[in-house]
Amino acid sequence: MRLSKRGEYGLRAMIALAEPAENSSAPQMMQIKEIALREQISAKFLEQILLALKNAGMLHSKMGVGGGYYLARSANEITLGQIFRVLDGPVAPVKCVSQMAYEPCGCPDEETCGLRLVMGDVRNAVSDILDHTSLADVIKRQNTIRKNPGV
Amino acid sequence: MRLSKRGEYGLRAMIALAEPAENSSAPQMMQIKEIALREQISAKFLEQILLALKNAGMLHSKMGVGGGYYLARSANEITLGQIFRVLDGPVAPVKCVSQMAYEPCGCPDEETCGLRLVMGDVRNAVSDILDHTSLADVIKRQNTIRKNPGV
DNA sequence: CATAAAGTATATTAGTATTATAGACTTTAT
DNA sequence: ATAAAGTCTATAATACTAATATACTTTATG
Repeated sequence: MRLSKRGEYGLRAMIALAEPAENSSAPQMMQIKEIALREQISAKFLEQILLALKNAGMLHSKMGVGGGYYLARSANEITLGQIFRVLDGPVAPVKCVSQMAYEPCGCPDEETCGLRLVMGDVRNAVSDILDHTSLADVIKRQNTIRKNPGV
Repeated sequence: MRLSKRGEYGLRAMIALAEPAENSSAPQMMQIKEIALREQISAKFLEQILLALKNAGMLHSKMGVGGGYYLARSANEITLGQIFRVLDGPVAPVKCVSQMAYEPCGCPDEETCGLRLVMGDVRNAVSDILDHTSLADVIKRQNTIRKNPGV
């Protein structure tokens, strides 16, 4: 049930990009180096990750001097589930309960396979969380705790 | 968020061992070969898995002619969570929210790290399911569906 | 228009994990 | 004594992970 470094770094980067810029209300633009430094990630590795997120349509970028990455949609329209799936693949613990990558798992009767039923519950529980938590939700939650320490 | 083959096979085997024997009410004893054949698993691979479960105290065995494996406790005292952890390690997606294998993940402030908060929710959701589902529950659920097809 | 900053793209590598397979050993029923 | 069955450890093949390297493209700006 592990989140890969790739997934972890990608999620951290997206959260960083969702954090409101100091003075502007425009979408926050950040450079790879900037994010890598702040989150203590290898810049070269992060590069690949951001590129994957860009190719998946979740980030836009600007090339050349003064360029960088910024969210393709507003922070409350991007869920952690979307990001996770791009970087780490399906949420389902076994293929036979996957919505995005179903494959039979070879048990004689899938309908009554007890393991499959439970793993289906797990899949639903996890995707309930990830698909209903937007980047904006994450920022909100961080801020709530910062204002209310120790709760 | 994948369940390894090791974990999958182990869970399948434990469920098979929890299924009540035909005529006896004694704990079901089965041989490696028997389980491997029925679940379509490499017998040699299953051997290692069952041994690990035995060393973790979840199975007992009888050596020699007519030997085999049987559950060390009754089916309603063994949860999928226990089995999972023996074979696949901690349930937590990141170490910094693990109960059984905590390790800091290096973010500047763990208390207000948004990713950590969400991953904590995921961990809790998954362990809620796995730790509250016993082998007996799985059998029960299978039987319910078998008697009530299409529900 | 040359240059440097920044993203794009692909290949390669070192290490680790996964999924087995193999073989020798121990225990036990008959 | 023998064969059936679990025990134990090593090894192999493959895939995946995390990272690094290198060459290329775009763009702002002096």
